Amino acid sequence: MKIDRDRSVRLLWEPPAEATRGPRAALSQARVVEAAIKVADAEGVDALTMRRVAETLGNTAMSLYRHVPGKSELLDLMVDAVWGETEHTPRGPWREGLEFFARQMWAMYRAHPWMLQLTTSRRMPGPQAMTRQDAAFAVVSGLGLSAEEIVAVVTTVSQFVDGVGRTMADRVQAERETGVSEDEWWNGREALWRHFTPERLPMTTRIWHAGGYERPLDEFEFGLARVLDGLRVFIEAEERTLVRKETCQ
Amino acid sequence: MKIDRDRSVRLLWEPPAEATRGPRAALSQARVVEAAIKVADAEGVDALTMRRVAETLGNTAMSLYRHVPGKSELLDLMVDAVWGETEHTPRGPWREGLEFFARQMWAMYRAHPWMLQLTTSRRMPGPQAMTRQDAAFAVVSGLGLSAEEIVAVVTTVSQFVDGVGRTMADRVQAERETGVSEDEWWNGREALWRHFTPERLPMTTRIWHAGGYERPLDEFEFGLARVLDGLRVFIEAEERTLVRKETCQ
DNA sequence: TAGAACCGTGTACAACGTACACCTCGTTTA
DNA sequence: TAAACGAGGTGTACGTTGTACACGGTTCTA
Repeated sequence: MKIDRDRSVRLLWEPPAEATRGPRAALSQARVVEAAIKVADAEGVDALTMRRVAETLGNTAMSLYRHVPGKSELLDLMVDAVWGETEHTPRGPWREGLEFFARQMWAMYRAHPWMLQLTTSRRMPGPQAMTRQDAAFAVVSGLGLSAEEIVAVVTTVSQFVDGVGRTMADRVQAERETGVSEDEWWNGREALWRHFTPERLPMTTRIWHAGGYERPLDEFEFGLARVLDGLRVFIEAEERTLVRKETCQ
Repeated sequence: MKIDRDRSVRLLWEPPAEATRGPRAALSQARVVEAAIKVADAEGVDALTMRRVAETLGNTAMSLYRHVPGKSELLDLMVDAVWGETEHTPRGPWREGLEFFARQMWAMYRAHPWMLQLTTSRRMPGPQAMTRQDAAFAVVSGLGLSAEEIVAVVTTVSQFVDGVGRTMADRVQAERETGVSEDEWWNGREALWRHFTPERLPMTTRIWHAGGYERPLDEFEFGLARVLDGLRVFIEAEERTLVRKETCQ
């Protein structure tokens, strides 16, 4: 299938035209996307094959191609549909707003971990994803930041959530594939621990014995607090006020 | 191929036993891993097939299986081999040490962007990766942090570099696949920009017109400074000293 | 010198996305 | 009202992937 990116744009940003002729369609783009999301939620992104999606709809693989140009475009549609599920109007001062933005994103990733395996740099941005980002920009406008800085601040938060989310998503996927929980799995790695000697890994073994791996801090909560603290230092910096010549709104 | 994780451990942590019988081997585990890394560097992770690796060595696909149990294990070996390429002894006070740690990681990801597509949660950690992490722990020891906090601080930095790196890796891969640079590609998305109207995306269009997308801030530099600032707030916090009962080292 | 251990090859299979030709409907037009 | 048309869904088939399996050649050990 040749990739026509402008068709992807139409697919995402323009409502699909309704057919005026032919038999009444049992399927529809929306139903295909919905079914695909269900498959991904329940069985992971590896199980997301055209045959599997079609099967859950009671159809054959090729029937999907009447409603979706190809798998890549189906993924585009799935991603944007999920972005549309969450509220995206953070309120309040910048810190609370960004925190809300991050927590919503986090909740979404927890519900649909496969999203992180699909969001790559050139996936076509859809209206839902863009609206969400726009709302985040609004939260940090009015602080005297330049346009570039607004983008950088929001990107920093998004990228943080993506990072933590990816770790979480990998865990979820591994648990599903192996049927073994994270803790159980690592506990069963006796053959590995044997190599963790104080000579080879002095700090790691020390931390190990101090119980540093037993009750790890929540990665999301810890990291989010640090990132927001770091942004506060930047936003409230006095020197920055000098550079605020061409600010954005 | 059934997955035997304990065999993966031996593969990574114990030097391969030399054969005493049979014909002199043209291939070796090291040569296979080296060839695979070259393929991934030059052609990306998608081109990394057993057939392709074998081809660059002048052999058949199945010959690789004499030296590597399967593709998954080959990836394990590639990842750890690359971790071994860089110096991993950051020095100096904690901030400089963590910065060095982050910059080394960043340089490595720039040289081998495919690494980010292979590091998933249950990939078996190898000696090189662990040694590196151990050195990072050492950098933030002696600050009165608890064991959990040491782990959390290092994880925060690693995860930040992973996040920025992943964005960069996606870009590199997309540029290779399409043969079109990032800027060219987005500039050609006329059909997309048409939908970016002030009514739909007020902040985005405003930022756009203010030139916020023309000279974006360096994501790595901006983010790293913020993360380290955030960690400084945490490390130097006075209240934290009260909780420092069971510190590590 | 026989046999065991090891190296590399060729063939084959199951899954994947999807191109293609086809039949079956329902609507539109003459 | 009949013919033409366009759309929905199916079945078959192909190329690509990882890798199981059986085989033949090579070199050291008993």
